[in-house]
Amino acid sequence: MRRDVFQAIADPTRRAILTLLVVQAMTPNALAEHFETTRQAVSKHIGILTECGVVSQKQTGREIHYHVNPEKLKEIDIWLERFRKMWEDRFDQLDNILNNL
Amino acid sequence: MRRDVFQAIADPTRRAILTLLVVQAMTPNALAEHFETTRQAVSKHIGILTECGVVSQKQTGREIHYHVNPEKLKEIDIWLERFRKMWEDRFDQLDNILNNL
DNA sequence: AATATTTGCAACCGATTGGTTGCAAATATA
DNA sequence: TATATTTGCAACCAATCGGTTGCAAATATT
Repeated sequence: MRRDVFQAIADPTRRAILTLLVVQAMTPNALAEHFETTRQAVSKHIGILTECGVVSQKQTGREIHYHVNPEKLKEIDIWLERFRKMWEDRFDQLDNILNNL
Repeated sequence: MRRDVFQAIADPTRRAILTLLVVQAMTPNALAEHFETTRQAVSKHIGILTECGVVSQKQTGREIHYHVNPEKLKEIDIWLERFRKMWEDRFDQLDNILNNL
């Protein structure tokens, strides 16, 4: 199955889950309370995020706390690198224009 | 239709297209030569990239040259911001460990 | 004027997606 | 021990995705 970080963050619900998990680790039930969908739907999203290593789990009793793996998201940052050069160049150009005025 | 930058870069072929276009603007035909798929499939991808503003076009005669809009990709960079803090913290931690050895 | 090239658009197709409901397993609580 | 809570898994469903083929329109070329 084609499962990578880019596909993982393509879905807005999954991005929202990551935004919640970056603040603190949460259980699927706690996460589901923040969304309109069912717990199972949220669990599916967590499954996809886990599958490509963006989140990890830590079980304590019957509860499972999920937390973000920021290193995986760094992969996106690395891919963006070549484009970052471009928008920084454009900013420099704007800077030059402003200096000349 | 749910079309945003995150969904645009989810597909590996579209990422490859952007990687080609960042070097130089290209026509759909020229792009299609770099892939196994048909020109029409590539054109569909270009359509999606155009729809969410990641690429723009410049028509000269019957040829259309597509180029990257780096500002749109910056949106992803901005979203990554909150996580970047995390992996930088972890790097600092590793740095501390190495210094103590 | 006739022909070739470049492109976009529409129709169709199988696979995947994001969602649902139902249920079983494991752990906590009464 | 009986019951409640938390979770994962499987089956199913409509919508979307990435791909195809066919065709028409616009521009170059002969």
